[in-house]
Amino acid sequence: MRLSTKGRYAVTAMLDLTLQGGDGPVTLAEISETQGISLSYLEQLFACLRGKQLVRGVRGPGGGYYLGRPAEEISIADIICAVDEWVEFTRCGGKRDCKDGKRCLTHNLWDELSSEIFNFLSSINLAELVERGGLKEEGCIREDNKDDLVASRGTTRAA
Amino acid sequence: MRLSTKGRYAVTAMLDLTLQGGDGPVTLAEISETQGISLSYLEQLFACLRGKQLVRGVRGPGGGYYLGRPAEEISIADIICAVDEWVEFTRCGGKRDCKDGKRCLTHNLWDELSSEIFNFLSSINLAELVERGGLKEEGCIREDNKDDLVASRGTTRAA
DNA sequence: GTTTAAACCGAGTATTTAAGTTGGTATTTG
DNA sequence: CAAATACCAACTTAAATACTCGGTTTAAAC
Repeated sequence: MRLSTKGRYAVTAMLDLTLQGGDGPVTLAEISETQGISLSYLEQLFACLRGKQLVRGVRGPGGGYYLGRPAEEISIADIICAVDEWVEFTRCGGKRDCKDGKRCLTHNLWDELSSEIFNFLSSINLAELVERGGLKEEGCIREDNKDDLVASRGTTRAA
Repeated sequence: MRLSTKGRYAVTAMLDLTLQGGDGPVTLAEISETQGISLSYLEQLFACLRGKQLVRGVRGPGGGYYLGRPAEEISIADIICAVDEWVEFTRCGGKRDCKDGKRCLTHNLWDELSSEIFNFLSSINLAELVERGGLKEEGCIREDNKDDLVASRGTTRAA
């Protein structure tokens, strides 16, 4: 699993599309403006998303993009997989080269973890995220606790 | 949250360290050999890990690395945060620019998701991962390496 | 006390990826 | 037709990744 800024752009754009959707198609120009992502880069991302049927484009004036299917049926993993290549990490692919065992075991563990992350992200869909998250915002001011939360939580499970 | 190959290398190396640990320190040369990661790159990663107290180095011949604290108290998020910079995605940081609301709402949603991913990865520690993951593989594990593993995961009857 | 195995350190580099740019073509609306 | 939009491909820049090189400590072993 890979979660880069590219994936973030894609998720952000899809969230934007979800929020604005319903009133007809949303143009990339709008998303570009709203989210501060360059239009051409969005085009590239949406080419990937369209390839995986996550969005549907409508050409011509008044055109734009719709979600490819209901927001309930689009998971975060779907989005990230569409734009971020899923690179296989294990080099032993299968059981060749696995003569020494230890290497392969570690690979297995990584795969296990990777699957869990994937399953987790698969369990979150756009609709849920919007519903849950939407409760919280009021005028955009969020407490700055997210920084501390994230920055230096030395021991995580100790407490 | 960011989950790149760099983080994967770090997690893989830490898993290796967990698996081999107990018999004294593990050298980077061994990890390099076992996992196929260049020694100098490992040094860089371990400089980060050491900075966050996740590992403890012992110099001189017979030296190497120990886990900085028990495997139960090291989460995957700890490892990834140590090596991957946590870049703040929102550009509105605070309340400036957030006049139009929509942009900021999407940012909030992203933050929400990001926190969830972080919490999820915080909930998985090295010890658990080794215990759970060990059950699955068969054929990749070698007799002579199995001893401490078998001890820690109970039985090897899966095969 | 010399040698040696290791951690530690910092600068440099090649490759890849991300992100944006440019300059289009294809479709559809009006 | 003109305009707005998706669509497309090649190029460019900037940054991150992954690695290299050449060291310096430190401490154990001889």
